Amino acid sequence: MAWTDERIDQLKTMWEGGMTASQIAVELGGVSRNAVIGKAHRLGLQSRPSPVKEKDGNPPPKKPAAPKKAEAAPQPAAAPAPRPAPAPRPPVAAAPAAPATPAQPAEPILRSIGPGGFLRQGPGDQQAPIPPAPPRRLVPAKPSAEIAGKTSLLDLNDRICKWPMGHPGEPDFHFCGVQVNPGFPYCVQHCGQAYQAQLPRRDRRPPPPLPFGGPRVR
DNA sequence: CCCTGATTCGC
DNA sequence: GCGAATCAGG
Repeated sequence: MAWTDERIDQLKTMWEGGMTASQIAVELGGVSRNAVIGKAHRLGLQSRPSPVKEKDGNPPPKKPAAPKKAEAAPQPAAAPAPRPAPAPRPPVAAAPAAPATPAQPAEPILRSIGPGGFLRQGPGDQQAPIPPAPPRRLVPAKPSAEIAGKTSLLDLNDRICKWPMGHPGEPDFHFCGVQVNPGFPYCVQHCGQAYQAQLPRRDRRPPPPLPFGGPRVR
């Protein structure tokens, strides 16, 4: 199974959405959990909350994870080149609000939404103080006429919302298809979900659905 | 044992 | 670039 743009996009969405590699592998189909992880790393996606985590207050002793395979002939007195970088977590800056109509959208800071509707935080992103609930008014995204039906992945392009609706592989699976919020992969409405700022509970009505339609119910 | 992600390395 | 094998850890 090849990694098409679409599959990669789904991988990203799911990975950032908090799905485990196994789940993603199942959803995508045709790939193993390892393939998903490997691809995710190659894509630059990196280290979400993983079971193997650093201990707090205890500097992580860097040790090679799995140097078990055929080891190259070691130089007798070769100084062991230290592992370059332990991959410092890029701290995820708090997103004050999703710009409804960004004049020039900079790097969109992605705050993925966890299963419970909470906003994910990186492990090093402890400073939880919720950003002041910004007045956020979303313009209702109206479907354009041409996507009155369904937007298949064949219809995807740079200008339409790639928010997945339903589950891949199902007959009714399609994409949002509304014109995108310029600079983002999603329409204004879905940007509001993808880049949603933390709001006080009382202001959070419906639990935001996961981008890919939520965990598969089997 | 199950699960998780991380890493390596032959292909 | 890909992913199986293998690792460390919960």
